[in-house]
Amino acid sequence: MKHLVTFRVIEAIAQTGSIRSAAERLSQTPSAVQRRLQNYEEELGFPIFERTAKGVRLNSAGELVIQHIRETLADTERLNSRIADLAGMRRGHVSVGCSQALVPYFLPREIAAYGALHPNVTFESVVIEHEQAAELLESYTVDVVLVFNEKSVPDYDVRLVVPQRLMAIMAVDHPLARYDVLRLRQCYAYPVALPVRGFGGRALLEQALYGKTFAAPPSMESNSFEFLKAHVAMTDAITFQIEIGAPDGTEGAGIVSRCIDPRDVVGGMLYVGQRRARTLPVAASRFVEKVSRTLADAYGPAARRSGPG
Amino acid sequence: MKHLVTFRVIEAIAQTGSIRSAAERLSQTPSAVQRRLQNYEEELGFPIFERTAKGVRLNSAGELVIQHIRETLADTERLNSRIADLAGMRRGHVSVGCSQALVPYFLPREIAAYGALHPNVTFESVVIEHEQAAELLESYTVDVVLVFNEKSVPDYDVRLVVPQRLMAIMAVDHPLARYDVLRLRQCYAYPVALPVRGFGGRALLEQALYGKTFAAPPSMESNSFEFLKAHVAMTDAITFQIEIGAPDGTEGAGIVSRCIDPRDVVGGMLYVGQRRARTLPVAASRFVEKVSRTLADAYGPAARRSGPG
DNA sequence: GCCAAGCGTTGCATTTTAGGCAACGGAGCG
DNA sequence: CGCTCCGTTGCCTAAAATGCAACGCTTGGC
Repeated sequence: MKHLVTFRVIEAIAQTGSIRSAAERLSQTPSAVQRRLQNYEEELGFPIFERTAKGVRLNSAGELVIQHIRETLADTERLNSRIADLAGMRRGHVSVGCSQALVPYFLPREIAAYGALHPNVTFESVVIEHEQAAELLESYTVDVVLVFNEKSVPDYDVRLVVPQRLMAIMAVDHPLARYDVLRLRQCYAYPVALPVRGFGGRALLEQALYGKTFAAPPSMESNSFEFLKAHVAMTDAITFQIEIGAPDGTEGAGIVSRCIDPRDVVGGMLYVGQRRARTLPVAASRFVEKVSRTLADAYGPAARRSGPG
Repeated sequence: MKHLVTFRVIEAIAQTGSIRSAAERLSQTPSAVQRRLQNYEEELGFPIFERTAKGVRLNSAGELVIQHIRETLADTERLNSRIADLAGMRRGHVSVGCSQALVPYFLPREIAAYGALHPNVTFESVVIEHEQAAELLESYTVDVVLVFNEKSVPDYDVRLVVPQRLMAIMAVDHPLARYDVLRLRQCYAYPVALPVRGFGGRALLEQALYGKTFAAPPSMESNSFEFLKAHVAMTDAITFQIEIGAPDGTEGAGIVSRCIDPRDVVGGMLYVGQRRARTLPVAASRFVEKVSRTLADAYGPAARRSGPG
């Protein structure tokens, strides 16, 4: 969109923190970028960046401007999306921020299903921690978040909440694999391999183990769930994951998952959320609806909201 | 703002209904306007006007676009206003839609008081009927409405409601002028001069007179309250007005106003309102706050809401 | 204390874009 | 049938945007 180039330029400057690097990102010369900024500041009547030796930084007026720019860009995308929808083209782009647990099974499945119906919709997924969710929504970096959160109240518009139990994951020939439900104490008879702090299941587990006599330090820590799965497949160690991220037996990697007795762990919640007071582009909105339906069917809604189109 | 010229052009086309007249309003040639439109449609990928023999008309995509354009223009104004506010300049423009009764005394007084504090704020006032209020707010034609409404529930965001009694207006030497409170029956002993239907007081009165034996057709009707005032000053006729529009004795035009007994008329309500889900520019928002304070002090709030900034 | 590196900024030449002018083709109307 | 008003387009000129090269400045390392 031609009339938005200045906005795109200013956003690039704000993000990179310097005119030259913004120019590089935009494949332009510094002078072109600098002039766009200068012209805009002149029109506005105020400078929006303060110039430092190392680059530029938004001043308080600039904070207002960048917010307006992001709103405008998002609104424009929404307009395009609605018009495409009107013409039956079902186009658009959806940017999803999600917890790590959604990555291996759930999200790719959902996206694949949606993409099969609407091939012209493009996707982008970034793994985030739940503390970042509100911020990324606020800055329009992502349209939707799907995050696991063990306790706090989200600071964004929650469209769906579903409960999540904790699962133990182990090799298919593991002695505990013959039980359907496991007590935590049983698991801790074996070495445990845990995700690092920040991963969804970890916080649940620490909460549950607080004060338990059988609690022991993990024999293995990793920030890669792929690695943990491979590890437990080859040893008698046990790792944990919330149910949506646990292997469902369809992958044949020699591992199985078993539910932890609800008496041992209070489950956390999986949140589907979007920016407060934002009307999503059609593609994103439909995607959220589809995901919400899947989640509600699978886990039963703890709370639900029917938002505006 | 340079990057909004296309939007302004499109809005002009939409309003005038033809490219040539839009061009004339914008002091440009038809070809320039036509090219802007064409380029925008090309960028968008869809035509937004259907071409007819007499001009152009928005199609359904165009309806979405024009809505987006109006939102964007309003948002831009809000941004400018906030930045001016940040710089302590307190600039801006406020467009007020109000009922006729507000015109002679209340609104000019409020605007004058506000303008004395903030000389760089410009104003625009249009007299409207309450049925138009929601529509004018919706299309961003006015920022604020101050309307009298005898019954229905407003279809916009109400920031303040105050009750309004009905007043009788007569010459200062009228026989009834010696009473402080009048019964309707007393007034109808004299000829009555009424505003036309649509004016605030008229509907109240008709409601009150329904089924009354002393009801008589008005001896005079006019859509000019100025005329009615002059008329009653020179005859023994009586006219009516809600209290905010009634002369308060400061103007010395030989007329006085007396309250109608509340047993005879159910009072209507004066509404202060703005567009749903809109954050007003700073100047408009402050003006609304000031007006609301004045109204609440004068008539006591029937209901009140403290809106966001 | 100086010098190299990186920053924002500016004069100048070039390219790209927008605008005015005049003319064309088509639809409605008497 | 002809007149009028509409949107549209080719052509030319004016204006805006961009790239290039160079300037002045601050910072950080030697």
